[in-house]
Amino acid sequence: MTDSSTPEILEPGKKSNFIHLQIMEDLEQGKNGSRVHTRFPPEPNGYLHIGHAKSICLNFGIAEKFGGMCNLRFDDTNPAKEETEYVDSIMEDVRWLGFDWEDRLYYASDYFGKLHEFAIRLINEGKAYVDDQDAETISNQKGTPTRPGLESPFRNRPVNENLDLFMKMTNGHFGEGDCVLRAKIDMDSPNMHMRDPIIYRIIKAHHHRTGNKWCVYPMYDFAHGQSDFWEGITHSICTLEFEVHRPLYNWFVDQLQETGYRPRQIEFARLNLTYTVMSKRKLLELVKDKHVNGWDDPRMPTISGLRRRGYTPESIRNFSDRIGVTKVDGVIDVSLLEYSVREHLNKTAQRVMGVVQPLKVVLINYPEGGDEELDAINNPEDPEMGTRKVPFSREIYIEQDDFMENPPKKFFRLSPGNEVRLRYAYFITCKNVVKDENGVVKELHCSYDPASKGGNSPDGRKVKSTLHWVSARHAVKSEVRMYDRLFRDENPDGHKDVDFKEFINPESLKVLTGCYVEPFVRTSKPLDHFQFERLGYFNLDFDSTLEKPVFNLTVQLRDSWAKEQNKN
RNA sequence: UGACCUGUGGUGUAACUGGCAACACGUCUGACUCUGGAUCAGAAGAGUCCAGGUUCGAGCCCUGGCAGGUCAACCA
Repeated sequence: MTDSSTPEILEPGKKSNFIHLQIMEDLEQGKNGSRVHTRFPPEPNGYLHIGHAKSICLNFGIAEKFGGMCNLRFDDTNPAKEETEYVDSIMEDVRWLGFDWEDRLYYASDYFGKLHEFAIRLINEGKAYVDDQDAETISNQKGTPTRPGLESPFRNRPVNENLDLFMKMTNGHFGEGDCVLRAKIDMDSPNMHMRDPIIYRIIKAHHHRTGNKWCVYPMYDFAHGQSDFWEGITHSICTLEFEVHRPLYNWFVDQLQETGYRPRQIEFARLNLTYTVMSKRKLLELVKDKHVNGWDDPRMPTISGLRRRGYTPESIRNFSDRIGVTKVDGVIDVSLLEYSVREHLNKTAQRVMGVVQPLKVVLINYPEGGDEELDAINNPEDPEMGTRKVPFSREIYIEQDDFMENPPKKFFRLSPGNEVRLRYAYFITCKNVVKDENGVVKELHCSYDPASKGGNSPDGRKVKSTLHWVSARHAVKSEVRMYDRLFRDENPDGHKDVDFKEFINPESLKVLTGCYVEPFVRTSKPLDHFQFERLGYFNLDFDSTLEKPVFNLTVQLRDSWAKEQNKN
């Protein structure tokens, strides 16, 4: 690797991080034949979340950047927790994000045979032994981080006896918990993970791939480095909490092969986002206790949740680039994620008019029973998306928020006597406010200026505000699900002694059923993105029916008027 | 009171082998606008955890502190 090739490796526009720099160093030194091979290794025990997306983008991104490869490997060494359902969803999510592992799909369970042979080799070399003690005893003997451990009475068992016992473990002769296989390393090590770690335990459960073939299963530490080694991984990237495992990772690889090729473990900080939780355990809890409607609830930080919410793969990848990769444990502001979708959807989303909280407006001087079609721009950011026709008639709906009977100073929208524009349509003036017996505004009677058709008056008259609207007779009645953050606290699991569920936002979902959207949406299919003008980005949910579309709020448009209001 | 890791505007990331702390989000102005969106122009906001030291010069190097995180599942 010469210096002159560096600029090609570092794509312009894409930030470099400390891992890229380390890889470049390895390349320059010719390590591992100057190859780059990474892997994304999820355990199939839950759905992927935005934190995994960071790891996916990192690992596949590195392969792309350095002309290497990235494997998908399921770390399925614990049959008690893993299921095929999760395997399928993980593959779907990685693909949806836009990454391709090609023919390199692996499972740690592919290596159960080799791992078992390796364990036997270690026993033969006097580097592993069967321990008959129970979990609690072993744990106590391990000592504490500040106190050295005690050697097991079984530590110096003869090789033959260990071999015999391990075979009996393997053959199902023992029950769960009767004994374990341990690596013989160093009970005095200041690193807890080096104090004769357990490498095989007995689990009599059905494995999603190997069925009942095995009743002993390797531990993470005994499987991960070896799997990396056998796949030819050069850079094994994982999160910070595995930092202290690294010496053990290296120890096993050293036992496999003394010299030559070595995978290298590099750790980075996992993603934390404000106003959400990220641990699988907590997400599972939210699902099981029905605080949300499943793993793909649009309020969940899961990939499937974000997808259903209306996030795009591009926006998640851009977000991932923007947040960078370091070893600093921090919390990213969700507003950065929201910015990323807005940025993408602003450029790509079909505009449409939809009224979420309708207020009826009757245009008193518009011909009764008449209607017409007006031209509307599909996306002002992208002229190639063209125009569409929007039906207009005497009775329309506008947004309740767009009318105030007694407006404050800077309220530019509709109020008695005030003239505003209906987008792509006409100027209208509010003439009369019709109320019900309780004094609640029921409908507005307005006049329209026929000369202002299309949205401009020939006399050059200006109005301060443009409202979205939808023709009552032509509108598609819809359900709109308005989402807010799932938690009221910025850091829900950052409080000692307070359960994160205490901070759940009771108003994180508001279902609005009497919404009206222009007929254009009839042609759409689930996951299609729209901008409801002046409101935000929405996408069609799977729950939609032909009679009743259902939209999810992805994210609102920035709203400086609302912000102004909140100040007061 | 052990090992390992981390400390740069409100948040996240930069700063080549030491050379005036940069960028993005957010915040705040203003311009423009048939989305109070987008866009454009601009502003405020850190002297880099602390204390010493080396140096003409330190966020980068050295010493000593302080703070936070991880590790004591037969989880990954």
